[in-house]
Amino acid sequence: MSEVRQPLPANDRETAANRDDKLELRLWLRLLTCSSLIEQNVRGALRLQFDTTLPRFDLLAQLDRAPDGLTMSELSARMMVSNGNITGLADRLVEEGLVKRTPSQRDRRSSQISLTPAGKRAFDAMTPVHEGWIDRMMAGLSRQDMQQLFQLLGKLKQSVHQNAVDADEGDKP
Amino acid sequence: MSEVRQPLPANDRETAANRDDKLELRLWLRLLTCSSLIEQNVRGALRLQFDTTLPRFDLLAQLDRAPDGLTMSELSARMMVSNGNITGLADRLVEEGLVKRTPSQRDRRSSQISLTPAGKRAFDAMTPVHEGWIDRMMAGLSRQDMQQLFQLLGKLKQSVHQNAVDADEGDKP
DNA sequence: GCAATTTATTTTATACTTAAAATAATATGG
DNA sequence: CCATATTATTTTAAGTATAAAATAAATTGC
Repeated sequence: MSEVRQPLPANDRETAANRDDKLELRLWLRLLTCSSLIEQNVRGALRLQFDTTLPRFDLLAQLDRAPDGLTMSELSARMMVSNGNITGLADRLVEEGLVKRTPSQRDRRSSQISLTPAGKRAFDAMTPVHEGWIDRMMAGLSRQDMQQLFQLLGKLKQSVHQNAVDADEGDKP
Repeated sequence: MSEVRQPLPANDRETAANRDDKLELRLWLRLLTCSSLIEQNVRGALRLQFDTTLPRFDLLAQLDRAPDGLTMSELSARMMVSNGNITGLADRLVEEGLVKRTPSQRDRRSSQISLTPAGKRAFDAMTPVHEGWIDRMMAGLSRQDMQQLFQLLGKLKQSVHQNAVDADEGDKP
């Protein structure tokens, strides 16, 4: 009796939530599912192929796009993680020799973080492979799907920015 | 000179990446941005209003939808986190009295995790407020936008499932 | 039956993450 | 000038996360 592998109904967040829930909530759960799926795939692949982690790769990627380097705060903002988080991450990458700190001349509190040659080499080796993973995972979408999705996510992003409960709520007089 | 608060160009992952990058990559970065934005908002709001965390809320939500409870493995699959992660989370929630473990009769290795009355009460208090946050963040999307986005994300999810590099790669003879 | 495998969970070690407090340097208003 | 506020970063403590190894219980093939 030759077994045929079934696609399985995917036992994720959306399994339980459903019909009775509001569209907004289902949309959020599906968005989170997609994001987690891709993230975990990239994470696993980075570990297997390059013995590194997603946060490290992400930090290198940010620096690669900023020739003059970035401050800790800029990194924190772009990677959307806490300030203190960057401290530890940068420390580890400095230890590994992929990144260096250059104290700022004008402000002794801050420093520019930038790629070392070794860091640049490491990133250049990873990025085309990384791009291949992403392309592959999105292979089921047409060009038009991607454009539409991109545009709708842009709208969502703007909506979240405008309507979020972000810290300073009652600011107006 | 009265200052007018500018919307700011949003200094996130997409700031640096852009024009020259492939659509697939930009799409992934924007997806991650949206996901992180919403996640951090919910996380912050949960802490402020209910003094709890997103993983805890998520676990309670999973259990709320499963009247008979779930096993550790089921929770792990649905929440898309590692097996060992659930152990610690469940431990803490048991300590807090929101969740209980019921040893399985048929399989002494496993147990059903389910909400205690206190857990149910806590979740019921949180969920409508939580839903409000989500609704609010998506207020900038029309009904049609949401439906289209939901549908496209479904397509993406399927594509990732089919094309991911998930562990058992070379399986076919 | 029972050895070998699979499955469910926990444990361990390490890394990541956050919020909040601490430190330190810069900017600002009298 | 100098007290006050702001800004940049680090430190701390607790929680969240992973992979891999360890345990332990079921299942399977013979």
